[in-house]
Amino acid sequence: MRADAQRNRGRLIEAAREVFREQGYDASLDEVAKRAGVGAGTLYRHFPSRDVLMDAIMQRWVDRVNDSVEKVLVHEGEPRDLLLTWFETYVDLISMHKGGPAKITSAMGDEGSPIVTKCQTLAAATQRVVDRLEEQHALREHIEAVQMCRLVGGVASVADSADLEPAAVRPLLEVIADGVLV
Amino acid sequence: MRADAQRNRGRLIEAAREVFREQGYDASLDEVAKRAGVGAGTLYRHFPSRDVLMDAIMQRWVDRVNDSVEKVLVHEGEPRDLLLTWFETYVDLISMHKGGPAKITSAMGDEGSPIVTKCQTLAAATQRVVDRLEEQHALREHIEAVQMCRLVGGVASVADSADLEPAAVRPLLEVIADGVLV
DNA sequence: TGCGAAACGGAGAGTGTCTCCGTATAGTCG
DNA sequence: CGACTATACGGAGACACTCTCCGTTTCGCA
Repeated sequence: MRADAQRNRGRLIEAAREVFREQGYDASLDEVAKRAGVGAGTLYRHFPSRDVLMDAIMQRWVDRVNDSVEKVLVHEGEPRDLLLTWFETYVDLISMHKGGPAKITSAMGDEGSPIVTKCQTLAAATQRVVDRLEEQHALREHIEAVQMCRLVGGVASVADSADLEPAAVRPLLEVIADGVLV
Repeated sequence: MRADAQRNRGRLIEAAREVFREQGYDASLDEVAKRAGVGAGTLYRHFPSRDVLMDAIMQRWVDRVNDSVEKVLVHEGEPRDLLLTWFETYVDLISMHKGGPAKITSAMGDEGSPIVTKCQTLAAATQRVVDRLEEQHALREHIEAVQMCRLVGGVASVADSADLEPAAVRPLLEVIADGVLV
């Protein structure tokens, strides 16, 4: 890639991070281009769709996910605490932008989605928590990581679009935890 | 209301039903006006926002909700069956249009929402199921109807946006049921 | 039948998406 | 170093959608 292209790509990602943080997932892409100091054409050449841009933004986020699950797993304690801690972390992770929870959760399990690799990261992290719980024989039968992602993702979507307080989210996560634990 | 206004209002609601069914909640309102054979101004005079139009469409749906809960409640049987039947019915009811589950669930508990009365209908129906379960001492403590609506609504949102099969939804509902039942 | 209030409709302003193509420039080669 | 070409840029503009404004039409009462 030519040096100027590389530079503009970087600027666009930075600008998009800013704009999406401020205005949510639906922010205007022209605004992103303007903020980056490039033309709209340049934006669309680098990122043919909003999702592809989203995917690029989230590269850094992948590391956050992996760090987070690592931290959660070192914690010794009751399975229920472990699970709830992971659920709360999970909700935080996918709620970075308004509209994020729905976006990420709906892409879960969709091979064709541009953010499929991100979802896989999240699913893999959840799988590690599931593995730990299974070692402890704490999980009911037939519970899969992807199902837990969908359940918690559903709660996060609702919390996101209804502007729910964390205090209102916690009991919902507890219900899910009680539903998957023996 | 003048006769022509009444007539146009009816036409708009019919057209909106059609268009929303075909194209989901995000369909163009100009298309609705065109389909109804009226100008855009007429549409916006009757229904200042998409949500108000949605609300009008859903008048008929309220009856469906009440009929449905009635049917579910006459069924004798295990609490878990009753609850799961209601959950599946609930998902069906709010999944009439693409985007419906998210719309309805996010409006749940928001006083200012134009579809607040619809949400209340749904919450009241769920409350009746909760009451029945409490009579049977089948519910855990501190479980409220609105929480169940959010949980099931979350699942429905995910199922809607990820195009999940009913067979994939069922186990998610089972987790929630197991999480709220003693 | 005549009139005023009520309702209509569609042009157009505002906003966002995405494309096209003339222009500019990075990087290479003689 | 200067010329050349593939690569990239940028922004005007086509298209789509939302919503408003206001001149025109129609209803329904007296």
